[in-house]
Amino acid sequence: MQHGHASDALTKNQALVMGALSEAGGPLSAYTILDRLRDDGLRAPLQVYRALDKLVEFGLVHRLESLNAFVACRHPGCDGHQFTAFMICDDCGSVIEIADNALAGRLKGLAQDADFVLEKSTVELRGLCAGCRPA
Amino acid sequence: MQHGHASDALTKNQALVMGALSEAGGPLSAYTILDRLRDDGLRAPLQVYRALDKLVEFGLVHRLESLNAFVACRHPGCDGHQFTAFMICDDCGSVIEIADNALAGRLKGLAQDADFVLEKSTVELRGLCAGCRPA
DNA sequence: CGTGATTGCGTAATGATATAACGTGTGCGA
DNA sequence: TCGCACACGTTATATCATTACGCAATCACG
Repeated sequence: MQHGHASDALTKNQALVMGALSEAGGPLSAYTILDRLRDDGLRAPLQVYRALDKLVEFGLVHRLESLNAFVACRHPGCDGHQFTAFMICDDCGSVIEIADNALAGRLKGLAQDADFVLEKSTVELRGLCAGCRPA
Repeated sequence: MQHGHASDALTKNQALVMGALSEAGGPLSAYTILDRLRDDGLRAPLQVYRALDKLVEFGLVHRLESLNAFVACRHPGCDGHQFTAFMICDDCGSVIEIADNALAGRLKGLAQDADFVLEKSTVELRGLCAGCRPA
């Protein structure tokens, strides 16, 4: 565990939280993560929140604002992490992660038009996924 | 107070909450709204949340997911209420509401490509507004 | 070396956001 | 008049997130 520049070496708690999210394959709340890691020694919410903060910073995890939940990134290491969009199925809860240049470009354009320095975007689409849409 | 089809007649609590948001001119949390309406007879969070639910339904108020707050709509009555985007200044907290057809179109296109039935979108851009950006 | 800065960790307490569950009243239409 | 839909009021509780404190390991650098 060296200088910890990014994701090259996670701490124990970070690795535990990352593991829980990867295994879940979908969004989890911080408290659900905590419950799943009780046997691994985690006891307090703060341990989970601290790990999540770092994982988000490293680009390994996304926060879903409209769900108050966290999900493992499907494209770790790629650019545009901060302009990722999500489709969230209101029926089954599945989350599809989308990296779209046209969308990112439009967001940047809107910001520029408004003389707004864009740091990060939250784009979350709610509806029904292909598997859940009525015939 | 008749059939209450939409915004044509707000109930007392709805009007109080709407008034508080309009007067604020910016985002307020549900609990802040409650505090400001104590003298008007509101006592419990649920009274505020119920009013907010209806106001959002009527298209008079937006929920800002990344802030856990609510803001009066600047374009009440217009279409595309559910595809509105927001720029939120991390410095001064100001919120700019944006209705952009190109953006809405791209979101709808992405949904269509994924066979996703899009009901609502959350688009919130974080950064620094024109007044707060460094020279 | 050694000392100060940084970072992660553990714990307890608290704060902030949101909903569940229950009962009341009122207007309206069958 | 009865039943339904809806808004309301109250209490309690659930859920999400942070503050505050202290300890230990690591690392840069004199």
